[in-house]
Amino acid sequence: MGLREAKMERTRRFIADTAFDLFVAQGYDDTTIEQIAAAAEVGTRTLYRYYSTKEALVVTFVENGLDAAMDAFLAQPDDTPLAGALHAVIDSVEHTISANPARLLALYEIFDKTTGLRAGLADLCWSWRQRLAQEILRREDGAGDVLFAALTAASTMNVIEVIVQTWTVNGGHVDVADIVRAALELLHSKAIPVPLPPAGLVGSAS
Amino acid sequence: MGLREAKMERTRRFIADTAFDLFVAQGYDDTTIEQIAAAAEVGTRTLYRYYSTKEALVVTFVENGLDAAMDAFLAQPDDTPLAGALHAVIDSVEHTISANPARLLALYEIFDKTTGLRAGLADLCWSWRQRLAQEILRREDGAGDVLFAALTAASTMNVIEVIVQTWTVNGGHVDVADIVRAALELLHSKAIPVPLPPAGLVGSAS
DNA sequence: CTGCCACATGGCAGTCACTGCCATTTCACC
DNA sequence: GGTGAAATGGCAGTGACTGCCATGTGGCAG
Repeated sequence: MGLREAKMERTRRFIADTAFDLFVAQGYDDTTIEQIAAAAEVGTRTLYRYYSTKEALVVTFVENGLDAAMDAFLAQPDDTPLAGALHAVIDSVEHTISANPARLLALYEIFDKTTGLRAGLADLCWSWRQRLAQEILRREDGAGDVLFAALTAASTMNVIEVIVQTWTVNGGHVDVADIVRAALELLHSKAIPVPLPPAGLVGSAS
Repeated sequence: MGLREAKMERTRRFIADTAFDLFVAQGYDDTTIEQIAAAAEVGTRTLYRYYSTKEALVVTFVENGLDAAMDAFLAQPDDTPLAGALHAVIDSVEHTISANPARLLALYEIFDKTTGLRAGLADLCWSWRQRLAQEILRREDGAGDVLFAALTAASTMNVIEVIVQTWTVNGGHVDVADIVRAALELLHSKAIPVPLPPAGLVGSAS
């Protein structure tokens, strides 16, 4: 990597970190792009070349975690059982949480106090889910069911969201591993109800 | 209902419909609030009193559908099995789709062409899911598990999203009922994998 | 070492979503 | 018909974001 790219990578990180600190200190809405740019010692125009949106300055942190999770999934050979490959994803998330709990809590406090930011977060999760569904479908090599892939990806994304949310709501005082175990056991025990008509007609026809 | 409220309700509807038509005709981004306000024969300031956001002008249609689904759930007595009550939700969604397929397709074309809108949609789904989780928890009357409620609500929301997405992706040419049946059968058959460690350690300890 | 070129930077003007404030209009009720 | 509350709409202002262009800087060839 050239000196040039390295420097850009550094400023990129610096901008996000600076913005993060400002958001924590004085809130997201009350922090202008100009302030961030000034604090990060760049012009606003340059800032926008690194992060195309104010939202992106916050979302990027979650994005990094999700990217890592996706990498963990892709690192599994295609012939490993799907359940195992998905576990690698959850494992990655668990690792990300434990790696820097304080930062994650601060991050989610920002999200919590700024309703407008939730949209960006939700969208990120949505995109990630779409990508996971695609990768699952690729593993099955065309033979797979689109519906199956979509539901599996969605289910996995849910577990992640529920884990992170439960952990953050408890202020990070609960062991992540415990939450993960509880959630997975709940899913594995088939205790989650499926919407079914009262008479239980599904599956009887056709 | 007074004459006043009736008129406001009419303009409210008219504004959204006008905006919808403009979005379809010339795209979301290329339509300004001023244009919408002019076409709907109101001042921009008034328009913002009806819809606090440009996004809201589109999202409101989905919101109406989800509200109906929530009402269908709440209409079920608390002593009906949860699976049955959740089926009422899916049933409501199915009904909403069949009620006006063309409009739904046009709506999702707007969403599709405007990446920035997905965020608002994702956020709406997120809020709805939160609310459903709360209601599920209320049904269990405090005795319920928070994790259980969250996962069940998320799973239900997934089914809805996957159904609608599958239907729209196929251009509405597939029977909604078929998709619903396929998705529910897939879930009911327990074919959706749960992320598990390779050795299957979950549940052995404790 | 030096000049060259591609590219990163930053300033400036402009657009547009959105908001607070205030004058005006409208209508339900007396 | 008058009156008060509520709806309306205009206006000025803020801040996110963009296109354009001038400037500066680092990597590379000579």
